[in-house]
This record gives sequence, structure tokens and C-alpha cells, in this order.
Amino acid sequence: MAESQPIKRRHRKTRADHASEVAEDYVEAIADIAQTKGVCRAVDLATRFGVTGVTVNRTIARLVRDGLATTEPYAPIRLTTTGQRLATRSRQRHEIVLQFLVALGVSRSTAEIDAEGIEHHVSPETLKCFKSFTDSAGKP
Amino acid sequence: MAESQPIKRRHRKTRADHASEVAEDYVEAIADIAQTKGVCRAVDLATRFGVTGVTVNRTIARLVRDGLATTEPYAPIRLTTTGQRLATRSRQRHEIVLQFLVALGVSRSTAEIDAEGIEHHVSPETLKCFKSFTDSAGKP
DNA sequence: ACCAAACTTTAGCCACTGCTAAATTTCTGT
DNA sequence: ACAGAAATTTAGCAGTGGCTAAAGTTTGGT
Repeated sequence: MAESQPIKRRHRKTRADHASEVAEDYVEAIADIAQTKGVCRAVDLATRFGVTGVTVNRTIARLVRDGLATTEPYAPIRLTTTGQRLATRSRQRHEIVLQFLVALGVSRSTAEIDAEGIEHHVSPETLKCFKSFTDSAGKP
Repeated sequence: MAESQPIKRRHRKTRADHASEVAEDYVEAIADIAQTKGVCRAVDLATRFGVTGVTVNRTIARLVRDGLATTEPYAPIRLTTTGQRLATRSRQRHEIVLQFLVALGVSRSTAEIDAEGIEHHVSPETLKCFKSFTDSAGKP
């Protein structure tokens, strides 16, 4: 039921695509924080993303609605199995993009910023090319 | 008040950044269409982006508000000088990203799709690296 | 034990970007 | 010229993602 629309693809359906980007950023962050500090609280995400706790709260509600996370009142946020899978995939992709940019000669600090933006727009094919380049750049 | 934000940058302020991405896409498209067919009408943009004319209308209103375009009722859309400069810069950046992906080995069709998504997230430093790679890949 | 600080939640605001329906204007073909 | 088609505009709905203010809950320090 995805698309019955005869839409000119290549231009993203901004709203939907953007929403899943946010979801990926959040699950990635939740997994990361949970790994480092044991649990992930709303305030941790608020700090990381530079938004208010209120915004985090509502975003988490969407993750819960979409089956990516679970919450109980005043309790830490936990990922569902689906959410964890998405987090893992996102982190892997993020890492590939980051290493690629570094291998290309971009400074680490810039690479970290750009990888955040780029990772959500890289197709599997392009990702494979990134990986190949990084690998071959390592051992010439 | 401005500088009191201890905000973790690297994560984009989604709303604002997304809005300017859309602005770039639109001015780029307007310039492109105007060049090919003489004028650019709302319906042309609607077709290109796969959205309704209503959506285009409101987006154009924002471009006008932001000084990037001008309109008169029922007349074609025209870019301001500022809008044209932005269009030119956007198109150049788009072209650099596209050529880079192709040089990297990505198929043209995928490269065209991915370039659309990536171009808004590439810093000047990374863009320079892209350019260098494409140039050196040309003549080995 | 208690009060204060920190955190979470609720309520309600705004902007952006989709949409449909309906009214208006312009264009086109006969 | 004029009717119908095409394009534009207006009005109003929905969902995402920012915010502040204020209320509720947990947690920590004395």
C-alpha cells in the first residue's frame, strides 16, 4: 500500500522521509546512550539533540506509536527489537559514511558533521561504493 | 539570548534547515525550468516535485517572503537577484556532487537520486574533496 | 523526613509542508 | 465569442517538530 501514486520520484516526499530520518537519529542515539550509560532518559536525548525535553517527549511518543520504542511513565526509554535493528543498521551506515569521508581526506570534525546529514540520503548502491573506496584506500 | 545556547551542533535544527533545503530545491528548479521553457509556472514545479499546485503556491509565497522570488497574480514565477545567485550556487553544488558520485562508480540514475538528497548536507570542505577526487579520477 | 532540584508530562502556541474542495482567472479550440 | 479546460488562488484539515509555561513525579542532600 506504499504508493499508488504516480509520483515523480527522486524528489523525496519531504514529510514522510524527514520523519524517518528523525526516527533513525533517535533510535541511533538511544542505543548509543543506553550502551554508554546503561539507560537512556529523555533529558539525555534533549542534550544530545539540543532540543527541549518536551520535544523529545513527543518524538518518543511517535517512536512508540511506530513500534520502535517502549516507555512507562517517568521511566527510561527502551528500544523494541525492531528499534534495535534499526539502530544497528543506522549506526553501521553512519560509520561507513564517516570512514568514507575521512578516507577521502575530509577532516574528522567536518566528516562527523557531514556524515550526520548525508547518511540518510545514501542508497545501498552508493553505500557499497563508499565502502569499496574506503577499503581500497586503506591498503593500496 | 542568542549565544546562550549550549547547543550540540552537528545535529541540524531540523525545521529551519529543512526549510532552506526546500528553498534551494525550488530556486534551482525555477532557474532550470525558466532556462528550458522561457518561463516557470507553478504547474511546472508541481509536476517536477510531484506535489499539488496548492503546495507549490504556498512554498512560492515563502520564497517571496524571503526575498528569493517575485510573483504577480496568475503570472509566471521569477527569481530575484538573490534567488538567482542561490540557484546558481545550488546547481553548481548539485553538479559537483553528481559528478563525484559518478566518478566514484555509482550508476547515473542512482547518482541523480542520491545527489538530490546529499547536496544539502555537504560542507564546503567536503565539497572541495569531492571536486578534487572527480578531477583526479578523470585523468589518472 | 523533608525540601529543593531535576526530570517528565500536559496544555497550548507557531511554522512548514503535504492534502482536498471550491472559487476564480486565464487560456484555447471551435 | 464563448464554452470548456487548465491554471491559480483561497480556505481549511492533518502531521511533524520546534517552543514556553505550568503541573506532576522522582531523586538527592541535609
